[in-house]
Amino acid sequence: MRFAPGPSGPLHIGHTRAAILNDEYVKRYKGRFILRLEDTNPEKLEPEAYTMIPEDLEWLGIEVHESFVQSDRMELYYDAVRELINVGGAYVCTSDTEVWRSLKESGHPVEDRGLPPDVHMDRWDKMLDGTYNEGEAFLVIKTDLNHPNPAVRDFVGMRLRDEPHPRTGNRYRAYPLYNLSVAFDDHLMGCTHILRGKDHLNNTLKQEYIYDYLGWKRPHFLHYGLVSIPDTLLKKSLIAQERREGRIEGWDDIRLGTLRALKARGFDPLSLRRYWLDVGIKPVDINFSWETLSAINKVVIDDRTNRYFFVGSPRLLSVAVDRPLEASIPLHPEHPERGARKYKLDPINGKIMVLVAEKDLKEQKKGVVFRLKDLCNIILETDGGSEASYAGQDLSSVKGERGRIIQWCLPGSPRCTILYPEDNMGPNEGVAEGFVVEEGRKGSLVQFERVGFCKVWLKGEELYANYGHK
RNA sequence: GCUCCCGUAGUGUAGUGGCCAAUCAUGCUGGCCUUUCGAGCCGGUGACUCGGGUUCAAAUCCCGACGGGAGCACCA
Repeated sequence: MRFAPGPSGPLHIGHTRAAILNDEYVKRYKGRFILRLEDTNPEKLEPEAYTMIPEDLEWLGIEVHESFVQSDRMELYYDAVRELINVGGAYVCTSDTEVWRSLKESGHPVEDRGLPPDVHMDRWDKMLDGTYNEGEAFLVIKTDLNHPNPAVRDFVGMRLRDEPHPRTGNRYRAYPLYNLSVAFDDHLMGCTHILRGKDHLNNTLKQEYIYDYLGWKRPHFLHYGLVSIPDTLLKKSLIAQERREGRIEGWDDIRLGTLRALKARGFDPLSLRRYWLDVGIKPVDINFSWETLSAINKVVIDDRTNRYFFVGSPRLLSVAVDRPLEASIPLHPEHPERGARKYKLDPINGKIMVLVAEKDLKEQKKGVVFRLKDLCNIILETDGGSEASYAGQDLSSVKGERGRIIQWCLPGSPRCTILYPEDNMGPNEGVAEGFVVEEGRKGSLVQFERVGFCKVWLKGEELYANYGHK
């Protein structure tokens, strides 16, 4: 099996289906996973991608058994092209592209097509030695000009390009196009099964001509349905533009659909694997669902994720109280052994001060008992007001009311900014428990109760949280 | 325009002629429980695109219509 991305950026969520499904077959049938970087288009390459892609695969938990870079294999392609010309499977066209294209569209050959192989071999040599300039000649693979499917009629296999290649510079100028290099490599690398998206259905038809010309055994082709991914910056050109304009800092900006962004948001690669395994390899086109992925991820990460309070748009609330209050809140209720956040609040002038979310406070009515979670019950003096009084510890008295248990923080708690992949997904500015700073230092994943799972980090002394999901 | 692929609830998925008044997950929703409006448990919601045909019997096979997607590059 092979996974063959173009090194024009790091892997994004759209790549994960191919990568994971291929890996799953490899693991199930004890095959080999070949990574092949397809960089025969010097104009669209991102040098960083050559190292980012293997890193991304490793993060996904994929073992790469062998890896190749197409620009290392140019001589191999040249050899195969000669063979193709010899058996009459390819010709060098020196006409204008437009002419060639419109002729084949109507099912007619350009005159070059009927010339004998030695003429084309000679022209091929001229493509290599620089006699032809960029655009003056290109190699075409013969198929069937009367093929009812216009997408399958003669296709370009090699083109001239003088743009320097990030790896090979100006060493080569004849570059293979997708269908040619793929067919050669899939055979040369001994791929027995090609698992790829349905968008390659017509490419498969083209590539089969090459297999047949050279007498190669065709591999087994499998095509799964296309995935449409909503609401994520995937388009490379768009990303490039955003980066240029400084709105995106790196490849792990959480608004991106890159694996790095997913990692930065606290998604576990296991969740992606489960997701694609659930979807399977049907040829049906599907819509990618963040909801489902998040639901899967929640069960994967919840157990190991500590919980803290986050208070968005904090407002100071004073609680009249006649005794000191203590709170001991476990980091995870199902794992008391991990420890707890302990607080002791001594009243000053008969009151203690806490920060609560503006949104939570507004919803509270005068005289109705509600609770500061794990601390005490309170009653507001006025609707949504900032004065309250202590109302005991009896949990049962807050039952049945909606929104009756709210999170709180001590005054002076560190400010925390939550970053979202999209705007208006929740509270941005607020405060978090002081303990979160230490989590931020470690870059931990935490759950802010009633907000969501976030990966927290420090920028200098400032606390930031990358929002993952509910 | 031509060609190909696909069509089960909002989103995915199981289903390959009878066990399907259609599975599971997710979403939404009601309840129980619970110091998260979380998790868990219980319940509800909601689908075989339509029309013909074959058959004793069709979500499953055939034909047509309709709908969605992809390809027809000197991108991959």
